[in-house]
Amino acid sequence: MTTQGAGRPRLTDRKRPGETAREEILDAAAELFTTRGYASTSTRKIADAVGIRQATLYHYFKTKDDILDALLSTTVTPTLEVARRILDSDATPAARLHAVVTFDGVQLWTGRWNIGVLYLLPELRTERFLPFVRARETLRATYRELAAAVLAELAAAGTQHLPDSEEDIPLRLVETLVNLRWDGIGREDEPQRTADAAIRALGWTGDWEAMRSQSSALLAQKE
Amino acid sequence: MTTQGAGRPRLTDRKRPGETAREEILDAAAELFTTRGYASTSTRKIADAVGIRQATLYHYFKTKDDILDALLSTTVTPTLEVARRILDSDATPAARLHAVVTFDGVQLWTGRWNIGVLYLLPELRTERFLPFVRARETLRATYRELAAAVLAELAAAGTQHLPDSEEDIPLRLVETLVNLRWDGIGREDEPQRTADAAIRALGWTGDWEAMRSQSSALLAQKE
DNA sequence: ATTATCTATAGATCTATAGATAATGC
DNA sequence: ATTATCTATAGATCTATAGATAATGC
Repeated sequence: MTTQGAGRPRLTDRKRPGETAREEILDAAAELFTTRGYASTSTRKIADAVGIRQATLYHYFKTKDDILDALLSTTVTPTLEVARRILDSDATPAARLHAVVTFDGVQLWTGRWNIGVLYLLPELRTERFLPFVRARETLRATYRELAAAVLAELAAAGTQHLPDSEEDIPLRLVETLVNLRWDGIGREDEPQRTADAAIRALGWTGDWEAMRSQSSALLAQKE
Repeated sequence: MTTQGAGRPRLTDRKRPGETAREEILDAAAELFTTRGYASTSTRKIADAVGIRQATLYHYFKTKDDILDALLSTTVTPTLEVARRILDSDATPAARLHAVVTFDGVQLWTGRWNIGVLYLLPELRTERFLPFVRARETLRATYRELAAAVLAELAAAGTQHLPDSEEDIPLRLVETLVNLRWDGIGREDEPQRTADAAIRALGWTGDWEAMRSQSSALLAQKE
């Protein structure tokens, strides 16, 4: 019996990471949604995994959809913030793109659960998730902007002339970290190598070492 | 009331494409699984979409999982066959890879439903779907083999030296056609452009026109 | 006789709400 | 008084099976 703070004590000891009950619930839900499926995971199974009664979930989330939404939002928001900061920096186009891909990739690759598999859920088509889908669209637009700058630089140098239809390649490559992780393959440095591949796929050539170190400098900035 | 062949007549007219009841069921299931979700789609909803009674489904499929499996298998098998045929041809490495990517991509891109979203389903983790997952692994290995040949050629020419960890890039790019389609973006020639991008991402440079025409020649072969 | 359909149903869920209870904190 | 938990439950599902029925085909 664990007693901490106000409220009736739980019947079971805590068994999930997380400072608060809300965090415990999100961790359990993330595990079950990604490994058993969203629709197949009942609120009872989430509660069991946390060690609370099914009805108690509803003290923290109004509906099951709200749990999913909270989970999804934690993944896009940090990347959007980092991308905004990097867009304000004065690094080269390639280094900026490389930095964003790396950051986003690390999130997807090292997060406790493979949250990215939830992006293709048909449930996201409902109005409930419109804000999240919009945020993803913003992320896509940001990636395109970063890629366009790289392509413009290459065109100016006369190196390569790719159509802007290729601006989506970097985001597409990042997204596949989800697939690799699902398949249980890939190495620790997959996000960094994916960032390299994203730049290379745009036809960029140049001083890789300099570009990579500029990229990590961008990510090292705390703020 | 439609009467065709033996058996008690249906209560409703046919409303699905497909020569046989089995095909009608698969089409309805594909639509519902991809737009509403696998677990959220009840056998009753599939039956309603076909215009038959829920129990009648079980005359054609032993379980709901069997419907999903039939759907998944129709997508991997054709690509595996084409890939095997192309591996036996004497085209250049780049043209071979380009052809397989294009074929696989066209399947994913122009299929009546976006079946590829089902590849990340947690349900596939169960033993029931092991044969399908194995077939996907074979496809991945084939892609890697094709990519390795391109990389070896580039290394021999001294053009580029990418590690074999990059052999997965082409399949990764194809897979993202599923994501593009989910987001409702992309153009008609997306598979072809994806094939170009796959080759380019490996660092290949050369006569693009010649390579592309060799690739389409490979796909034009009926057999 | 064979086939494709139908009706009916058992048994097992599942989400969300109402309201009671056992702590802490003021 | 406030909070976090609990118990209990309504009403709505859902899958798969058993067995009847209405056609065709031999």
